[in-house]
Amino acid sequence: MTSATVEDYLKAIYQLQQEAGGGEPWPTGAGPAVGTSVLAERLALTPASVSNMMGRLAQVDLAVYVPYQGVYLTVEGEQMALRVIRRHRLLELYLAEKLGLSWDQVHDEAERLEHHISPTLEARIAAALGDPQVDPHGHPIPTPGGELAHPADLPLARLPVGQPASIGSVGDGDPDLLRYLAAQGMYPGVPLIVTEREPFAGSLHLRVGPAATARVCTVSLAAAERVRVTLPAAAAGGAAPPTLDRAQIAY
Amino acid sequence: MTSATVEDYLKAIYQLQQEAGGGEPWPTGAGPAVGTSVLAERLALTPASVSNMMGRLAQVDLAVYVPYQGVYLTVEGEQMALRVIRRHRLLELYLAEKLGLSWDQVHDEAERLEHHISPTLEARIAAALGDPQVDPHGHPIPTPGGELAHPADLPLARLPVGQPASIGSVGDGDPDLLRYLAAQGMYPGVPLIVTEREPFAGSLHLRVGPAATARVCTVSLAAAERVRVTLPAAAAGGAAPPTLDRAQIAY
DNA sequence: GATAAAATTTAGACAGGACTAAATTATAAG
DNA sequence: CTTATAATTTAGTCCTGTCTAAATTTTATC
Repeated sequence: MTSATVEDYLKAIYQLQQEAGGGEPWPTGAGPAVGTSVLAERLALTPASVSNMMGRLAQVDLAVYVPYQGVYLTVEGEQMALRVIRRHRLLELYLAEKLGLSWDQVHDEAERLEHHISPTLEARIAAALGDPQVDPHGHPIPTPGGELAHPADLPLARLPVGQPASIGSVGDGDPDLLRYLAAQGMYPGVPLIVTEREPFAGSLHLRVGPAATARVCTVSLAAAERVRVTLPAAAAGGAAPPTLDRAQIAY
Repeated sequence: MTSATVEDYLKAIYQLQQEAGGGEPWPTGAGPAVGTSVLAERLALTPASVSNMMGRLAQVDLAVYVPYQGVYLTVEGEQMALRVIRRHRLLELYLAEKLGLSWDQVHDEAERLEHHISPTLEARIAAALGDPQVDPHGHPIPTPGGELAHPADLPLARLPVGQPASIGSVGDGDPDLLRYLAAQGMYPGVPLIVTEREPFAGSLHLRVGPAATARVCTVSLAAAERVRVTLPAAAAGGAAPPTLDRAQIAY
């Protein structure tokens, strides 16, 4: 019982678990449980459909499901989710780097192809890219063994004024946002500083790019929520964020 | 109503129509009709399932279906089949040439991916390959407009003894056959001559390769049925077979 | 031309996945 | 601690695509 549909559910559960990351681990230590509604919204399905699938995932031990409480992935379910995410991100990078798709096009394409490439092809793609660490949006690529780096980053929206940082990753789901960011020169790896924060949750004023050639620009708080930044390699314990060789990517 | 399943049916109907090519055009001029059983066998389904789908294809005008007689594709159905075949063959060539899959691996991979690539990606792949004419097995690739070359070839099994010819294409569905042919140096474009034909439908003895470096080998009649050869550009009217730039394909 | 054999279609069932509407459980407010 | 509301699940339906078994039509044979 493995289908494109099931893979989509597993991926969504995994990602929602990560996003709700801070929460208490719940029953066993597998991360916080995710609720039916939020999952339904993410997958653009009705809660009833999701509820139905939860039962089936639990039956085949891909998830643990407590009715009315939520689901979380079993080890097996998480591994499967990570394999799908690995294929997704490898495909995104491949499509951008080798076939010249722009970074706002690769997500949708990868979203379909991720369910249909063989392990052999996955390996060839990874090899052709030199076993890359991150995708075009700056997201880390799980290893073949299912290890995923967790960069120590924060939303640009919460970056203090005057604190130097650089863009770690950007949300990959919204092509309009990606085109907008590209137009501002805001790619993963680019340094920036928040120069001003408009009161009452207004826009952020930024200086984007290396100090010598920095441009000023303004982004809405909504956009700033979807851009994650990393602080310069400081004393903090978090692993240094993986870097992206952006040489031949068309934004 | 377009799904991977429907695309598979259309492709199979198209190919069976082509294979039964000689037959009389049937009702309108759209080619011979294909029967339920042969289609069922090709798709590895039961005749009942096929019969059911035939009705649905007819309802949406992708095929003309006369119960107990067979089906043939409408213009719309044929266009759709050719688009799928184009994607399939482009993918096969891309996987072989750019990702180093061997020619016995590309068919299965393309069989799945052909249903999931966007028109944009299809175009990028074609461009990356320089708008190629044939796939790694020597089969012509339909144009974006749905035109398909029909090389004037014949099965190796029917090539007269002593008649010089060269390999035009080989069946792509059987990995074992492809590995065997590769081991014999039998790729599209390679010249050969039948030196002897064992009596009672036995094996064929061949000289394979350019005269200077020809190797002798023996192939079963079963294999020889699945290899198509073209005669040297003679006076005959048929269009010259498309050629394959085999430079960087791993057999 | 009647009849046996082969091909094909219908009928009925099932699994995967999704939806709506109705029932149920949790949660929050008083 | 009771009740209204929100979240969730169940019940029932539908569509796609497949199957088996039974009925039907063609085709081939005598």
